[in-house]
Amino acid sequence: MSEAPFRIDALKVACSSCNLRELCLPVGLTSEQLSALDTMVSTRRSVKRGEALFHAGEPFGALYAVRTGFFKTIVSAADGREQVTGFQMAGELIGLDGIGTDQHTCDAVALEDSQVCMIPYNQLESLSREFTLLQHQFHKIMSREIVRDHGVMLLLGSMRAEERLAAFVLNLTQRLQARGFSASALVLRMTREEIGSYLGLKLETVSRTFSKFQDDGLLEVKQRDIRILDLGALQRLVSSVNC
Amino acid sequence: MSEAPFRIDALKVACSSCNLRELCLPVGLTSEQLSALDTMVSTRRSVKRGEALFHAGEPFGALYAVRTGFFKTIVSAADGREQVTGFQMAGELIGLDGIGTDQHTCDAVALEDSQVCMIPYNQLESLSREFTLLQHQFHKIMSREIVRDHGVMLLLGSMRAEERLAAFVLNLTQRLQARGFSASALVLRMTREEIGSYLGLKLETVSRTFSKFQDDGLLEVKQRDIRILDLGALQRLVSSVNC
DNA sequence: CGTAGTCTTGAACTGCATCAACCAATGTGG
DNA sequence: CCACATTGGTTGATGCAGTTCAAGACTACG
Repeated sequence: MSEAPFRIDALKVACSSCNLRELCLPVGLTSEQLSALDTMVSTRRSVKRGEALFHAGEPFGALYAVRTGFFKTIVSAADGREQVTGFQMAGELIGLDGIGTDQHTCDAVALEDSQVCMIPYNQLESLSREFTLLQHQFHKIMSREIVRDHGVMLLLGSMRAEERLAAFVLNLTQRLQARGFSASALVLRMTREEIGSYLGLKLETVSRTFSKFQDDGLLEVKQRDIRILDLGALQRLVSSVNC
Repeated sequence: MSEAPFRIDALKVACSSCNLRELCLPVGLTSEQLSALDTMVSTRRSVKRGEALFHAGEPFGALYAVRTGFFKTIVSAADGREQVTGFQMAGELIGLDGIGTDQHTCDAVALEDSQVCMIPYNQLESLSREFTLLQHQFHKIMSREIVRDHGVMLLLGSMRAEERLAAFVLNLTQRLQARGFSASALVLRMTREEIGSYLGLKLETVSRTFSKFQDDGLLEVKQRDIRILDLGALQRLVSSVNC
């Protein structure tokens, strides 16, 4: 590929013809409203693996919808410690954290070569004053992010390593399944260290727990290729600790 | 007091004359916009200590702004484990989690006798289509909640017990200070167990860590009365682990 | 083909949980 | 107003889940 990171693609972007529109911001919009969205979401950006879409501290101006690829978001403490706060795949929005202070508060880094659609934020605000449905959908997306975060808090605050990893794998497969991928096999886009950071574990613990799941016949693990062998057992791990 | 829990107070509520308006939803609104808010936020509700403002699973219809008192929000896992996801004080909004699915996803429980202002959600949406500033302020509040949650993830995922508790105390005092209270003394509204749940620790660890802070001269701890003796040391604990 | 990044596995350590006893404060009923 | 119960908090002893340190294996990519 000859693309530079951050290249702004010339080709016309159109929510109205995007196969992700039922997973993304335009859910439920009329075709008239969709074409209004099309004029707003007019630029697409390519981000190479390892490159950042934005960094904490940079001025906030737009949200980004993942079109292809995979991202992580990380927050950093003053002393340099990092925490992965989420992984984003096609149809998911990145950058909501920036609205509150007009500055991004996390880094968003591509885990593989990716494309995002840029959604200029003040245009989104004015368009959502016109379209009730767009406004409501946007609010729902923010609310769901809050609910997701609360779920992660529950995970970090009160689950053991096996439960955390099982919950993680199940969450990934559910989201992949919603995008038409297999429910029983997946390829991890992130390292053990990134999984560990997200789950509040060290990479060795993640690795060991994967190995244990394999020994117990729950998963087949070959590096980043995961196959689910016993879905029920994984689900039981998540929803019932010691009973 | 002869109030029943959930009493809907007859007295007129008015954002325009509320001393919390610079901390709450109405930040930055013109007086004309404020009086429009007044008609929307027309009911106030009293919640007694230990009572829930709402429960997970109940239909979502309104947000609540804390007027007086103190709340916790908790999410529950299928197996009954609970996680405190936040503590809310005067001027803070409760219920944002319900927008995404039209159902509350957590319980909100008063930690002392409290009053909240009810903000009917569809009225908030329509009013924020009229008033750009209100719309933007609302978005900021949601975004800041997301950023706060990410901070808690960092805390839960990568801090040690002492750092967590120091961060917690500092956060509380900052918020209390913004409301005109002392920067160096506070009264905890929650039990050690609730603090522990929020911080991903057991109550004994919270208690022990308070005792250690007292032994080390950082805090004076008398049950729920806390006095900060060495602010700098607390801040150093939070922002630098081992350096 | 070699080097760097990633992953796995073992062995020893440790921070926090668990279990348990006790103490202090507050509330209740006789 | 006092005996008793209840709730919340402290502290000690012990155990263990997950970390840390370390070595080696696998994979990808120039």
